[in-house]
Amino acid sequence: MNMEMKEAARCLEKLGNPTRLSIFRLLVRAGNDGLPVGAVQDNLGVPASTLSHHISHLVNAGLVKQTRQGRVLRCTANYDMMDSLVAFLSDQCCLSRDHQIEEKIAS
Amino acid sequence: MNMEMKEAARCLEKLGNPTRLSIFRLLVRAGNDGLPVGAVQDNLGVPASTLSHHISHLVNAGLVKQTRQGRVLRCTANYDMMDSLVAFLSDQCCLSRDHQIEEKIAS
DNA sequence: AATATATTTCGACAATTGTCGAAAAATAAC
DNA sequence: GTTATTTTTCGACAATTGTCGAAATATATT
Repeated sequence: MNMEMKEAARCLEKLGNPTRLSIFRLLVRAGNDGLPVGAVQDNLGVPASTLSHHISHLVNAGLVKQTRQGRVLRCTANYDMMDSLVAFLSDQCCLSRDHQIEEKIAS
Repeated sequence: MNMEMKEAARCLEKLGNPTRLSIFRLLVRAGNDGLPVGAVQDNLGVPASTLSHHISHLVNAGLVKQTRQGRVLRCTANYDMMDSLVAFLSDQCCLSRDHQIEEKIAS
């Protein structure tokens, strides 16, 4: 499940838009059941077409999943993908633990 | 040091470009001394003007710092900023620890 | 001061992104 | 099968982004 640069960059790019970050954060907080598109719309006040557009970006990047339930489309955050992303950032783009320990000792 | 949405989105956006993510990752790995712009150029093979452009994005977002040393401009990753970003993602955009424990128990 | 090195700024351009209303599609309810 | 609800697709547009060579700037060396 090791995420590599390109995929990480794609996820970061998608989360790097304030509207999309809000959407994703909302879905994460909504828990495993997620939320219908309409509920997201009510929460964030983004016009339907704009919202749909942003959600499809998140879905394409694998950060959000959608399942239809009647006429409602339920969106859920893909926690695994997010965990991989955070792991990538921690492993590849932060001080290694060894370094951090050296820092702490030095200070 | 609590990072809020807008700042997080700005950092994510900047890291969400493959070239910039490579630059940042390289600087992180270079450690506290960082690298001169020219060394980054040699490592990544990005044309000077393009590289300069991307680095300035990273600097603007506070992810990279620059100090002049003679005719060399030394770039260093801002570890604190990156730590704040990862903390933001973990706190606001991942399953809470409580949730994770529930998940583990359930499985 | 003339020359070399390191990096940025400028300028131009194609490509991508974000925005949103109107229309369409998919499903449900009557 | 008509009507209502939910969400997407379409189309258009302005704004932003990424790219890179050429010229400019900043510093060092001679």
